[in-house]
Amino acid sequence: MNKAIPRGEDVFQRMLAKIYSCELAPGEIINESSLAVEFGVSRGPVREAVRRLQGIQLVTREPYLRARVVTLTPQAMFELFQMREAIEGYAARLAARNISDAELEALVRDLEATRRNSDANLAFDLHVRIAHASANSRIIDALCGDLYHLFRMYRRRSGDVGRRKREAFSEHWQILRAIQARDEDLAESLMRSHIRRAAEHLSEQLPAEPARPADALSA
Amino acid sequence: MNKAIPRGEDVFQRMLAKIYSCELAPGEIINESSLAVEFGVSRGPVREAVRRLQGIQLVTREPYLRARVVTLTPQAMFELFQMREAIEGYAARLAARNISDAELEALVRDLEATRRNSDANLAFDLHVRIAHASANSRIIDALCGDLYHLFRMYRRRSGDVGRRKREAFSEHWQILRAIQARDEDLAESLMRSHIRRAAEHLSEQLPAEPARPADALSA
DNA sequence: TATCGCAAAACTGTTGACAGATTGGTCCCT
DNA sequence: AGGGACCAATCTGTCAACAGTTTTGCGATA
Repeated sequence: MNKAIPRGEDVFQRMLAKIYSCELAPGEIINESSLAVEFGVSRGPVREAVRRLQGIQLVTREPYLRARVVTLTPQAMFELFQMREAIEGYAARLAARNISDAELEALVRDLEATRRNSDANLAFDLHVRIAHASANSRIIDALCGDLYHLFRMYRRRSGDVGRRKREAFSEHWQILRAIQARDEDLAESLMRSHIRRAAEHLSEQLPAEPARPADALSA
Repeated sequence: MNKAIPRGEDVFQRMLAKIYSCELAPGEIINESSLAVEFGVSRGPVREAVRRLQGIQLVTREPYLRARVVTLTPQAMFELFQMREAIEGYAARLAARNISDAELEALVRDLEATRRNSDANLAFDLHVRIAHASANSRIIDALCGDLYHLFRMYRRRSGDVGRRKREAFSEHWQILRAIQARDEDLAESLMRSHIRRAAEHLSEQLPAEPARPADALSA
């Protein structure tokens, strides 16, 4: 049977965790050798993990030069949210078109449950659920893979508490109603507004950029 | 100075060419060893190239199992064009918002030139140009990187000649006029229609699916 | 003859050593 | 003292061999 858990995969996951926990801080240089000894493996799997991280835009790298964890510039954040606006907006449109009644019912029920035990994870789950409801595997991969990882990094920076959370809940609810009404235009429009507002909120939350001298802006 | 041309990079480019030319056909199994001897390098660079190909969705792979060139199912094509509709539509919107007058003028001039020496490459170049005009590096990377590679594979399948080419030219022109008028909604709407029509045309062109038994549909 | 199990083959994953490139420091010259 | 060239340290890129896993084919048995 498959008793196989390739080390490269394991190293990849552990490096992801290190990046999320800021143990590998943004802008920090990645040293293959030191990571290899830290993980107790050879440089090969580390190398492979770094390539995959590069693939999902979490590290930047140029030949024969050091690899760095991606830096969270305000510009990069802005562009990320524009990308989400484009894709998630369309995902909401497709969800309104394709979602099954049963799935929709489950979605409404779960969102209702969120209000009671206000759990931030459940709140975000709606975005993942809508992505899946789009029934487009390429969109699902983009939103739940690459963009999801990056989004988690940005999200960590903001407190995301209090007033904004209530607003977000209300906006989520409106989006769901539009999907229920099978109103594609409205669903897309509301999702775009929702993401745009989240971006505005985030950029207000971190106005003072973590004082980092202009490095690695070449991307 | 940089006299460096990493072999992994070279192998990556050569494998891309092989895939475009169908020398590595869709669904074909990728053997690291045989490719290594063919390219006259070790398995390391080949391995790296395959990982990068996997990253841009041109090959599928599972641990300890063979890697295959991605298969072009009608479903995958449909989803790819939906993705393009979402992103390129938004890129057109951003282009209408951000493009400079000088850049716009150059775009009009180049499109005009396309009509005379009807060159298909120039025709497609408009999509790339609009992507760049969006001034969002994430969108540019997505459209000119991952999606662009896949799109080239699908495009190869269709003759893309005659009537459709004239239609496409007319649609390109309309999009440009909308951008000129700084009408974001219209530009996005026209771009979406344009891509949808291209998808319809393509699915008409290859109605008889290249008879391939259901393999590697797990993705 | 069909089926099950085992063993060899083929392939992917991993390792440690070696080669090429870049960075940083030092030393000499002006 | 300032600047430029050389040299060592360090890191990435590459290679050939080894280990683990999956597949395949052969042979024994019912």
